[in-house]
Amino acid sequence: MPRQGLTTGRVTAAAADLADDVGLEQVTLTALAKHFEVATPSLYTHVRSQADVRTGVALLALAETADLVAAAIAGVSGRAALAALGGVWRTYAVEHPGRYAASRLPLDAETAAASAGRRHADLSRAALRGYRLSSADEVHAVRFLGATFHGYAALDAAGAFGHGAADAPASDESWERVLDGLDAILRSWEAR
Amino acid sequence: MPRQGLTTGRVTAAAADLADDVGLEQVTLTALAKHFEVATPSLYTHVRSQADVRTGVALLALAETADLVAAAIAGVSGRAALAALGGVWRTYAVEHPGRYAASRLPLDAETAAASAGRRHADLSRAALRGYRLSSADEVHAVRFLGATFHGYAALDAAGAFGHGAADAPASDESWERVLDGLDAILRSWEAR
DNA sequence: GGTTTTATCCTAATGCGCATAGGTAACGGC
DNA sequence: GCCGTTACCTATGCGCATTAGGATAAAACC
Repeated sequence: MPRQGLTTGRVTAAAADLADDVGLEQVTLTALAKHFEVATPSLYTHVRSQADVRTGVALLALAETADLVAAAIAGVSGRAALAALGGVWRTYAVEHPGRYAASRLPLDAETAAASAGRRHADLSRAALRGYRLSSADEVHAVRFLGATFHGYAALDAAGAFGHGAADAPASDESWERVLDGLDAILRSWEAR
Repeated sequence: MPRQGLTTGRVTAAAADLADDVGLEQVTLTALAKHFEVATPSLYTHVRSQADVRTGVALLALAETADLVAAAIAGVSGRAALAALGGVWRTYAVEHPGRYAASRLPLDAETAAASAGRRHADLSRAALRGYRLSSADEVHAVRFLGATFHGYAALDAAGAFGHGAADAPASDESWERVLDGLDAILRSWEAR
């Protein structure tokens, strides 16, 4: 029987697509093997373990989002830059829920060092450049934005904004208010 | 052989403790059964499934945190109320990581309706009472705070704040700045 | 206090998924 | 066309969730 031409990259990519389809938890080696019409143990030539696959998806997601952020924040500053940065995450979490979930997994120190995590930190700082913050404030601001954007995406994904009254304002409306608020804070920090 | 006197509540409580110890993912029915010195299938008299146990831990965590929030925000307002509300979540996420993780699980509509989720929404609004916001702004503010507090707890737990330079400011410092920022925003909304 | 009822806990068994070990044959270099 | 490499195979074992059906401890009743 002919070989399938599997590679680590193809397996990881398929795992990412599957995660977006059925959820990260449901990404099993068995399902991946079925997708490639291959016996389950055959995958072990290309990946070390199930956890290894998940880590691979996480690294893929971090790299993809870093590219998206880089493109989104190019040429904009201030509130527009915040909207661009936050919009990437909010959109990505909706369109690629499995990849997004993977990107939130804790990575061990060396994996994190080899990931696009550092690039994300740099990009976030770049997005804030227009506010002319002190370098200490920049760190606080990056954490603030990261917390708010990721928290928002998580709550939205968990449906926490839909549990309330039927006449509650739409999530989009709150999102704009959040961006307004963050922009106001950072502008006030600029003046210090 | 004597019976163990298991109940749904005792199983759920043990699951919560175990989750805090070894992580929510590692809470298996087998491990719980071992803890009670009982055969695994015996648990099915008290819980419907593994997912049911997790949901039970989530409901427990939501109820516990609602009590903590109620106690923390009693008699305070403004920035102090924000610190109280956020502090509950940040502390809880560190001291009870398994329960906290469970509290972030998506719940189906009827389970959510029976949970302390509604109480949390009411408590959050109560914490904001001092800002005298319009009712629409109150919803936006609750979402803003929820996103930021939970995002912060998640990033902190994932170690995202420790990956950077060794001389980076401590997380506590950023936390105070976040509270300052949120307080400033809400005070500005008050004036509208 | 003995009998009936209830339901807690048991053993047995199935199925799925991860993972390791060791064999076989397809491919790439020469 | 031969040879070495390795992608993929079958066989196997383990852990966990879950179902089915039986035994007995405990409670309920007279």
